[in-house]
Amino acid sequence: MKAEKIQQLNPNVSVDCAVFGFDFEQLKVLLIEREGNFEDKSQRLALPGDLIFNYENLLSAAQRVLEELTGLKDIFLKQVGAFGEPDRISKETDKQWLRSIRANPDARVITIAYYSLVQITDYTPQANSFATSANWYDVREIDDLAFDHYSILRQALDQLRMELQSRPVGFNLMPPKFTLGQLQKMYEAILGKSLDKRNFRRKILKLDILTPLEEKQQEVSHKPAQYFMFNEENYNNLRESGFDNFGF
Amino acid sequence: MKAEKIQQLNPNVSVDCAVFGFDFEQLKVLLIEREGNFEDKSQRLALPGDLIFNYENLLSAAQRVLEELTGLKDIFLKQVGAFGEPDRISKETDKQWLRSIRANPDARVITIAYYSLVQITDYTPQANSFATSANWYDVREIDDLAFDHYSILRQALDQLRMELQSRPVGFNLMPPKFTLGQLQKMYEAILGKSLDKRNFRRKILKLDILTPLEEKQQEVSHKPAQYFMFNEENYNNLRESGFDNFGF
DNA sequence: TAACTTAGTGTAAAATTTACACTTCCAAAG
DNA sequence: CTTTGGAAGTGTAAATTTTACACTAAGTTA
Repeated sequence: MKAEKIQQLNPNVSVDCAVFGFDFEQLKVLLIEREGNFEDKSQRLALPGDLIFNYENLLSAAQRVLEELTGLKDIFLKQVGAFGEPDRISKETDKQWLRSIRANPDARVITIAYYSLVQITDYTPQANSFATSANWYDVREIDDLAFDHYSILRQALDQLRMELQSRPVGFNLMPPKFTLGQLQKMYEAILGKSLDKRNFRRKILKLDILTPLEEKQQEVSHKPAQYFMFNEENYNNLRESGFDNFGF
Repeated sequence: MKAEKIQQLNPNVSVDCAVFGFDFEQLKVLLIEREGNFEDKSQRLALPGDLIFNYENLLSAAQRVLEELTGLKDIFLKQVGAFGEPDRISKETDKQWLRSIRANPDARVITIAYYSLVQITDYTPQANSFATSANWYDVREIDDLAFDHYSILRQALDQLRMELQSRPVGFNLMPPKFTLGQLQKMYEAILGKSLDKRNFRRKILKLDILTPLEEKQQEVSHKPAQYFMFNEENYNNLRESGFDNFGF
């Protein structure tokens, strides 16, 4: 019976996380570095990820693995999808590295990718386990990664851009209070294009999902900007009424 | 080493397909029926799906399984995502059924779901393998399914609705030539709401992705409608220029 | 006090969306 | 052959949204 044969060789299942952060300038992604002989730096870098445990659900696994490797915990993660090409572990350096840490390094691995958005200042990555470093990298400067992680990263980014059009997910990247200029920069960083300041402000304010604070910026060498905070209640009302055009 | 223990109990990986079809009236989904003692009909019905082979990529597996169970081949499938709750096979009837066909019926199964759109008239489902029937069911009439397939179906439908806003995927559901009325009904069936005829026509025609044919409907007991065909070339040009508002 | 930097503001034109009702053409029924 | 039923097909005005565009204000630093 064919199921027998399948059973013998069940694939490993892993999770990988593309955690995006924003530093008011550029969109960043959290990557780990691994020990080993890699030709170029890009092959040393990977999305944090590892095998799941039995009886562990996928999302929990992603959260656990993310914490184990980078110290980031209690992060909201959203699934991007499954990546299961039989030859997705084809680079010789990746195979070598797996031999150094896995009991069954030649097993096929199907991975489920997740992405997340965090306020970069809220989290200081702490490398652990097989990660020798965990740091934020400018997304624009990444042109390859270990395994098929570059392709996963691109797809996560595509999904992030899509989501940003239909709900203001980007507020996860912002601190509790922020200026409209900072918010606009975040949209520009994610969408990869520049926006008109006046049009941006008109539209985001019209949505009525921002509460202006009395407070202003201090100690900036230019006109201080007003702070705003995200108004979750108004946002929920807006969504419940079916509105979904948050695009810029 | 923990990887050892994981290796012993690697999960099975399966694929499930939510194939949508349209009969000019309602949105349909292709379901299989299975042999067994099920309390109610809904538990007898399932999305076509089965375990993947080793070294088979996920998409090919989905296409193979879909053909094996329903006879539908060469179908374009798009991934919805992975469903991997440890208890996703919790219904007693599902467990019993698995015991009748699987070598390792108690193994955890993680499934990767795909969805597709087809012209219902192009395919006549032919049940095979463990499927005792394969038929089209009105999506609105489905309120539960075997395993977690109802939840998968809902998510596939959500994704279909999302996609329909940003590209005219729905043309896959239409025959080569169709009337604007039929097209509108398709949008209404997928989106689950009615649309204004004049506004629908204005917008879809303005996109310039439809080529009018000389031919008209025949033998209909009302004013015959003009036929149109999808203009793929114009559509590609439009997309290349960055346009993506195909929403209604 | 001059220079630099970002904040903050309004308007007009164009494009898109929305709401809305009647005539036309065909087949089927009588 | 006339009537009836049913979908096809068509235009306009109002409201809303999008787009393009440039100067003044308020701080810090040199």
